[in-house]
Amino acid sequence: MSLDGQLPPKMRLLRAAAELLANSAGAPVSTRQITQLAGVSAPTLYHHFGDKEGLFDAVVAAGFEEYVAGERDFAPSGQPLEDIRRMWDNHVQFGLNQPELYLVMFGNIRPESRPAIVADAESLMEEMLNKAAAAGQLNVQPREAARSILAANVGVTLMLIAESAAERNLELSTMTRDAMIFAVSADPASGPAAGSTGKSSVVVAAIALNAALQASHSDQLSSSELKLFLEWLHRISTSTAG
Amino acid sequence: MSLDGQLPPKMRLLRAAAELLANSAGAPVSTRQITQLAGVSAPTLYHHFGDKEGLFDAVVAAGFEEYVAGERDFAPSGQPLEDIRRMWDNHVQFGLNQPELYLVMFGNIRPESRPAIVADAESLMEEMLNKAAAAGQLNVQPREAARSILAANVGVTLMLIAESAAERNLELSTMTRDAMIFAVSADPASGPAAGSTGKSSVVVAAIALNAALQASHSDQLSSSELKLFLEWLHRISTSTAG
DNA sequence: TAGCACCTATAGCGTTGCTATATGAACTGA
DNA sequence: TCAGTTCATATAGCAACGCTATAGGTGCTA
Repeated sequence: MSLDGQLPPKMRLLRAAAELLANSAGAPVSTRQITQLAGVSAPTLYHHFGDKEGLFDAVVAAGFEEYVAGERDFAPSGQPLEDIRRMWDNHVQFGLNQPELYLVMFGNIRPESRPAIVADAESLMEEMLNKAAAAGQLNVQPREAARSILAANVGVTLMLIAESAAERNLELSTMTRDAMIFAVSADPASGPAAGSTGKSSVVVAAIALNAALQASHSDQLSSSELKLFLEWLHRISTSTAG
Repeated sequence: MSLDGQLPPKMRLLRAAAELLANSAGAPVSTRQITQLAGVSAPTLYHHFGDKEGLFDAVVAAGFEEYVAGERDFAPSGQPLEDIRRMWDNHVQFGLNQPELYLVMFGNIRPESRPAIVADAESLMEEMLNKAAAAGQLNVQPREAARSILAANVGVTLMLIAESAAERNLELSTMTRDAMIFAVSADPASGPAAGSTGKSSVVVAAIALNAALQASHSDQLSSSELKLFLEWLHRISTSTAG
């Protein structure tokens, strides 16, 4: 009944909690279950993790590291928007593989408690979107794009988790994914003439330059000049009119 | 400490549970708290609702009726897609007004337990999208569109709930909303994208911005600001570094 | 009045998260 | 070598939890 006796109790507690959580099907997992499976007694848990929530936070943190590793693992394809697609799919797959863990991570967010993980996931995606922006492929600020895409990504994953595995239809994911990516991407189709609906080419170019400047460390301007320059650039790239 | 003594105990239990849930800030709400606030004793709860989850389900059902009422309340504008926008905004507002209830309804969904509510919300939106489809404004099947939009809607709402009310930026909602609606609509406006140059550097971006600025008449900067801005831009775009 | 549902209360069961206290092991410095 | 200190674990138990066995009170119909 107990996990491999040779690991340190802290590890055994982590693994026991993760295992029980993964198989709990939503039912609450008691500290007694965890400590029994780990082969330790109650106070050991509290010595290492403070309280039950501390242990669960640690489990979530471990799960998040796995998630991040998955998001970073593939090599950049050179096409940032294609990489965003892979990030999206990887996110969905992570949620479907570990639904309980995912629900704790993204489904139970409260204002005061846990947005750190979401913020990390956000900046992970923002990082990738910066490359797209630098390539002039972005229509909006990378941060806004990241938040929007991630929100939709979470929503889709939650909805897929809610469905029984039998009737799951991944087309919901790909369709929503492409819709979001298309929405934030600059469509350089018909040149600068198409000023009707989308952002103007000024805004697109400004966003691209902004991202490019952030990435490289150009020394053409002094730091004070650069500061003011970026401020103006921001003003241009956040304008809605063209 | 007890709620108005003249309502039947079942009602008082419902209200007490709803009130405690709304103010719990995520902390668990005990049956003892509920029964005490309702002014009844423990078995009464179980007589009327079976168990704690039954009571919470009833609270959620009441909340959902309120949600549905809000979704139906406004008169159809005659423009189905505009109505979808209002449904979206109403959904977000409901979530921000009653975050705890919303999290129970949409944030804690487990495969086997609770997709009924989501299914209802789905068909509510699908109903509206059917009108859009009938008017030839839809790009995809109404059901797929409804699922996709609702997923994004939930994701956005959860993300907004997770943020402290102070730093909430509703632009995330409108941006994602319009992206999703545009994606499913048969709008023949701005055409699809083609490939871009692929090159990305500060210089290329600066040149593009320069050209774009010359062509357009952006008023985001004053004339003196613009002059200096263009000078710096020139310095950057004529630099040899990439 | 009797009988019968319905609704509620008293009291208490087993389990939960957590802790006051104590014990053992490992290391430190003289 | 050994007292002193720190770390890690165990025994035992508390208050609060969800829930229920049982019984008493109410309002009906006859």
